[in-house]
Amino acid sequence: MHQYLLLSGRTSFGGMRFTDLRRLALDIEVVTTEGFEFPSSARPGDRIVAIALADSTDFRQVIRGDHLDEAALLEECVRIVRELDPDVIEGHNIFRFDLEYLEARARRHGVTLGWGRDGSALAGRPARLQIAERAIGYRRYEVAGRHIIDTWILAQLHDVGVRDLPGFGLKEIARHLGVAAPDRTYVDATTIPELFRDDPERLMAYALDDAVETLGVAGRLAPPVFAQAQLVPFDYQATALRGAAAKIDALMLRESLRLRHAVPLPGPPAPVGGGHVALFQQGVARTTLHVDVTSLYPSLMLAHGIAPVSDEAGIFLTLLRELTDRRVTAKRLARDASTALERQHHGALAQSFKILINAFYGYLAFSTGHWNDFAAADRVTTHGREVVTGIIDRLTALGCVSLEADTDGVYFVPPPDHRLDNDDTLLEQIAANLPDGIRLELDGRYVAFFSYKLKTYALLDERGRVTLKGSGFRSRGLEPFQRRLIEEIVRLLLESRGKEVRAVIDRWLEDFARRRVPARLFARTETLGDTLEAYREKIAAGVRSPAAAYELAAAAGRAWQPGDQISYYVAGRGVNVAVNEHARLLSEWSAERPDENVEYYQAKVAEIWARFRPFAEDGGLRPPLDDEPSPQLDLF
DNA sequence: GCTAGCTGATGCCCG
DNA sequence: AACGGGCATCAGCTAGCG
Repeated sequence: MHQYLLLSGRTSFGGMRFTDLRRLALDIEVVTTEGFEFPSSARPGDRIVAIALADSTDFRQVIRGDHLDEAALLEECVRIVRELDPDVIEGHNIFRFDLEYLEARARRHGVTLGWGRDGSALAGRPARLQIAERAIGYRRYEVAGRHIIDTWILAQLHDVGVRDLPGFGLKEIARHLGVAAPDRTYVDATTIPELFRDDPERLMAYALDDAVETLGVAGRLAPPVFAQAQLVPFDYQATALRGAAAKIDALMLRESLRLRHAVPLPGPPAPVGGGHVALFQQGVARTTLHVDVTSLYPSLMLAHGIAPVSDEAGIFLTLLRELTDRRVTAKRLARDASTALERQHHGALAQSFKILINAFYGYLAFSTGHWNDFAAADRVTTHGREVVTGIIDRLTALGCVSLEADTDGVYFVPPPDHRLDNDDTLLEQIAANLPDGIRLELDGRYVAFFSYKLKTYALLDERGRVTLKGSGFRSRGLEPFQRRLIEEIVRLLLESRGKEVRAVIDRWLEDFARRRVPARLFARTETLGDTLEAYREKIAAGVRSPAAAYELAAAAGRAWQPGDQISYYVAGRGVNVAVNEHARLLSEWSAERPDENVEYYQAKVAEIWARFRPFAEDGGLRPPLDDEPSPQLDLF
């Protein structure tokens, strides 16, 4: 039996940092919950305890200090942790809020947060986490004998893979993953002080629902991490916080030491070529197939024996082969499992094997990896480009029309006489002269395909579902109304209804003119990647220009750290406003006095019309033009 | 003096 | 602290115009 401690609190202050803790207060409620359906790595029968923090900027006015002895509550918190003796402490955004908050309050009251199994104190230190292009600053907390897991960070890790989370707030994620607490209690953050005074039961119900949702989110996102902790020489918490290449390095290191081999120093970086990308046709294609090579880079490393030059013991390929075999086994065990618990366990294992396998190529070009080898990485991608260009040549020879290729796969239109039941034959013909160890898959069949630009396209499947790909279509850097408008247009194009696009454009222009578009649809949300100091230095050095998100964060006078998000919109008049001078926080927009810049947003609608107009007026395919004529913004 | 068009930096996404 | 490749946006600069 394991013990879980959940910290749950009001953390939705838009990434606000608490520079003035004196304005906050703390309330702790201990709730025991039992009988959840297999939450996170917990097993039925484990005991789960939630400590809910409630805070509000003017909380102290409500409680007048008399009713709340914060020092005693913090001591109580220590007592609870010791008594329950949890293995894992889970919470949403606890690294960036709850624990920082508790630490600060404990310091103020002279209380030691002796949460360790040996009685030692909770220890925090500044840390940075790089997840793909995201830099996240946080305070990393560790406590002896226990693992601290933050579902906010798990959500960031998850999103890099699928990029489908609506946001990173607990409630958004819980709803998205289908684990929202049923009939949950919602509370308007601004009414918390009154609620605490008038209806504390309701406030506690709200906090409990937060804890339940944290459990649900962890239940969906934590299992692959928990499974991975059993494979790599990192503990559970470190497994959640360290990158894939660091895990490969640790596996290599462990095996090398076991064999009593010396450990090499990392080699210097060198240029590595990328995957082959090509755009052959733009516009809308009907029946479209997608072939891709199964695990291209790992297969090439195994097929050609590509491994780090410094790996004299041959550990790299042995590990890769072993993980590949074990992934196959785990997938089979998951498929044949007799209980949901077993299926989830083997499924999570298979998933974590896959993540590790895919990281082997990246490891070769990992600058601090002891066995890195940039030349070997370059050989992998060189072979990869050869394989894909070979596939493209075969498609042409077979009378197919290639649309777009990217790294390990090609979208193409089959020959006119091709029929569905010939898919397998066609696949065999395409794969005819692939090297040994390289397997081709037909992994998609679509009713229509809209080829827009490289790495930017849309699919329509036989069930009428539209999938958008590419930053130009789905970037969070676009305003939500742009994404929505693009989605509407692309669907029309895929359904051969290009003539209706203009009406959609006109409707949005009209909606903006009449201020009928809700602020959340025209506000842009950006992630701050630099610290305030780094931003200021770059401006001073003239290497970057002012940007609205940073200017707003700085003007709000609040400290931020990389990874915080800002939502803003553009006010003022006219199309050519300087955005950073007319940006306002989304929270400042008021329905009574709407001040969004109608012309500015209408111009964005017009730009989208200019981008899609050629495709709306001509429904066919055409080769991409070398120099695109500049889109004319003239609407009428 | 004004602006279209270019350049570089940034944020985000594809595989 | 995996990689390279690519698209959209913004600010700042500049060539060419009136």
